[in-house]
Amino acid sequence: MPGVVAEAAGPRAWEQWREYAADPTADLPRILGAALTAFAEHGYHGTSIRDIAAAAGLSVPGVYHHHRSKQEILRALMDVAMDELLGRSEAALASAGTDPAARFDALVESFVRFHMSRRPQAFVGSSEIRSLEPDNRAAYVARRDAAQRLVEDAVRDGVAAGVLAAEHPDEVARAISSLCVGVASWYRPDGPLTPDQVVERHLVLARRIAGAPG
Amino acid sequence: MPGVVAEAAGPRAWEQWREYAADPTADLPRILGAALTAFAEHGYHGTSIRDIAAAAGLSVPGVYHHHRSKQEILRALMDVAMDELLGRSEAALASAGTDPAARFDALVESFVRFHMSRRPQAFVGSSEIRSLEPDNRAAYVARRDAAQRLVEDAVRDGVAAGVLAAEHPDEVARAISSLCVGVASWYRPDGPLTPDQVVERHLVLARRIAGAPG
Amino acid sequence: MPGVVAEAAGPRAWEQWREYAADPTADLPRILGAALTAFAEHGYHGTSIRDIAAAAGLSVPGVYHHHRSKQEILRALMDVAMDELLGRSEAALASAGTDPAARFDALVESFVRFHMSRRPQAFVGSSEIRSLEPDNRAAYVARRDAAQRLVEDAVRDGVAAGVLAAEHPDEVARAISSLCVGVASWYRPDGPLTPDQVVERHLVLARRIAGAPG
Amino acid sequence: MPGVVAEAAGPRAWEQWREYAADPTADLPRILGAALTAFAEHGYHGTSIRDIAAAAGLSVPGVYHHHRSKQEILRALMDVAMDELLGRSEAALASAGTDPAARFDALVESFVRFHMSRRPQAFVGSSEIRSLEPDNRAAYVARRDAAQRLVEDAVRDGVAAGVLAAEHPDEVARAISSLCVGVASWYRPDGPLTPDQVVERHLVLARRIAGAPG
DNA sequence: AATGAATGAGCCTTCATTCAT
DNA sequence: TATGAATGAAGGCTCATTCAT
Repeated sequence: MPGVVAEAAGPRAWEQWREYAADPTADLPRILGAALTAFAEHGYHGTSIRDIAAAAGLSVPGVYHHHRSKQEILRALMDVAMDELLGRSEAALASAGTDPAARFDALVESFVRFHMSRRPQAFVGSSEIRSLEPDNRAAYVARRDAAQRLVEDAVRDGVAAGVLAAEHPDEVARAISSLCVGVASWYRPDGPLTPDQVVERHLVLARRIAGAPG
Repeated sequence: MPGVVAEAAGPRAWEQWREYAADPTADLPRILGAALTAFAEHGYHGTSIRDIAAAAGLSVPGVYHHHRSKQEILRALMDVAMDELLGRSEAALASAGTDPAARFDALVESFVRFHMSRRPQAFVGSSEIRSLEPDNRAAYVARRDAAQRLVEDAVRDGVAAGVLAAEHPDEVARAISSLCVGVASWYRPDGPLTPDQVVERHLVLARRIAGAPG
Repeated sequence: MPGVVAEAAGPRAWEQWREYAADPTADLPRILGAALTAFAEHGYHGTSIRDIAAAAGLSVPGVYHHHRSKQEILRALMDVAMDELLGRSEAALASAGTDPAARFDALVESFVRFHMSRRPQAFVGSSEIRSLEPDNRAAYVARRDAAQRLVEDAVRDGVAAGVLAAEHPDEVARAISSLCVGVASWYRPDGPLTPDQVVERHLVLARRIAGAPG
Repeated sequence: MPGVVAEAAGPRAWEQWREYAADPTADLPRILGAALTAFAEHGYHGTSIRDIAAAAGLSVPGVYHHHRSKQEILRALMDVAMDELLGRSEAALASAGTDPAARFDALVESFVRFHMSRRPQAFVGSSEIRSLEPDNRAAYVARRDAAQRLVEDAVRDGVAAGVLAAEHPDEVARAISSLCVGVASWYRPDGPLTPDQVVERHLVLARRIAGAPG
């Protein structure tokens, strides 16, 4: 009964870091799923608790039974998304072993797949930082910076190992992040490219940016 | 008498497409400037007409004297920003003449400079599309797509001329756009890099992405 | 076996009408005690069932297990308080025998002691009459008027017996009641006066108001 | 045109401290009058802004146009009432000159008349102190204590001059206040006694309490 | 007895917008 | 042009109460 393990308390293990459900809200509780869709479509301030309740099939107090405030819903949503990005990306690095080139590729692949499969999370995660209250914002930004550091480290390690040739590694890391974030804004599951194709092509681009040979 | 033309009503001529005022709201009417800052900080739905009126030093009906509705303010703001991106970028292309490599570089430079100097406009322009009413949204998206087409054409022309070597030009164009858009999210005027340095380095990255030789 | 009688259901016998526990909620069931404190501090409408449940250490349905509604809690509370004022005062009159002067003194003492020792009850009893639903209100007001009649009778009997000299007995009775009610608003157990001193001094004042000789 | 003077800005002069309009809300702005009646009948927490708006013949935002919050309405109401009690009582003392007996009588008369004519204000003023937020409460209590000090001073001055014979002046002062406050709870304009009769009889009672000769 | 979950109604407050002056 | 006054609608949130467990 593997489901039991996955449903147990504690941080989820992302051994299958490449696998995503088709629906970005599939793994979320009803309310968070409804909120995610609404926040992505209308923004935090453009979404009312009534909207969320209706989409979740609950009454307004029903929503408050599970979450103390609208702000708390946003925080939970952004936390879960960041948990997943970090968790999958660390699993990707772990699965890549110690080879810097393999680690660089795994991290880029993880970022690209996340931004393809979690488009609403990515959009909300970048556009609603401003809607987090100061404490929540600080905590979230710290984790976002930690994610960016993963990319920086991968670039730097590749340069140190001679498999990458970036003159300005942090800048290159930012460019790669921008590339991945951008995927969330134009990729469509029903578009002409399969996810694997998108991954492959972005690996090419990312390696070029980072100055990989060939 | 070009000055007269520039000051007259109608589209502005962007001969000085590289030059930007330090303040992104400097060229905007008071109300639009106030709205831009507020929309960037709190979002369209998180900003009230009272907020805008207070920031502009007007009464609420004073705002309505100039704009028919809050939606109209957003539309005007996004239009002005897109006018400027397109205007400056076309001026950049014009100033580059007919050489495909020079045109590619000029366009990238224009995009990078715009996203460095017009960060609030860039943020609002990408995060508040959803807040435009259907007609306004359609018109805006058409112009945004036109901007994207400038990049695609530059890449394609470069490839046709043999100065670029992109296998999937549209994908490369998207990647370059993502790179430029990303600049708006991390660049700080008081950071370690001068605008000219940022331009230079992004030209390097963009050429790599597009498969320029060397 | 008077103790048995006192603990049995039905009206309590107040032989010890002078004795009060230090805590005004000591003799009340948990829920009524919690409600009393909350109603006195925040008012009936300013108190939620959740407040009462939390203060009583129960869940919300736990409260409903004991009382059918919030209104019922208020009614029970005001009834218990009025039971006590009437019960103790009748016991005081009984203990004073037939002498009109002794009966007047005993009644005043009973009122003063009640308002010293049952301050929250006194406050709620006078300020939340308006929060009783019509039927409950009518029943309560009838009993409050009965209490007032005790005072009027004591004054009138004293006048008839020649030990008091009030020209307008009902007015005097009201003045004496006001005096006693007032005690609840300023008396503090940790203040400079002992309860016995307060009683003594108010007996002096009440006798003066009623025109007792000396 | 004496009306002009009375309507001028600044504290009102209460030369006619004995004269009261029949309607206790007559001198209040619409909203405060509506709020007074509602607070007296249902309490602060039992009254909604909608209730006040409806009673004042306004919409809900119409109420907010004049007052920043419900709390602010309560504060304004209690301030105006305390202004009046203090203003009239000081005018009464001033009109009584320097004779301690006359000053005592004037103050008692002022208190009695206020509590007869401003019954809702008196009720709200004593039962809704708890509903004031901490700062407002502190300020109000300070002024209520100042009013009480007027009575204490009058008693003490009378004792010092030998026209009163109270052993415990502060206690007597409290008793007199209780008497006056009590008036607000039973007096009815359509009752058997005229205001002048009520004043006369309470002067008799107050003098007795304070140990005046005769 | 106690609890978690739920809800219709209502609360205070703010919104975008209008209009007489 | 600018303002004070006003409003229908809606916002986030809490209420008293119920019910299955």
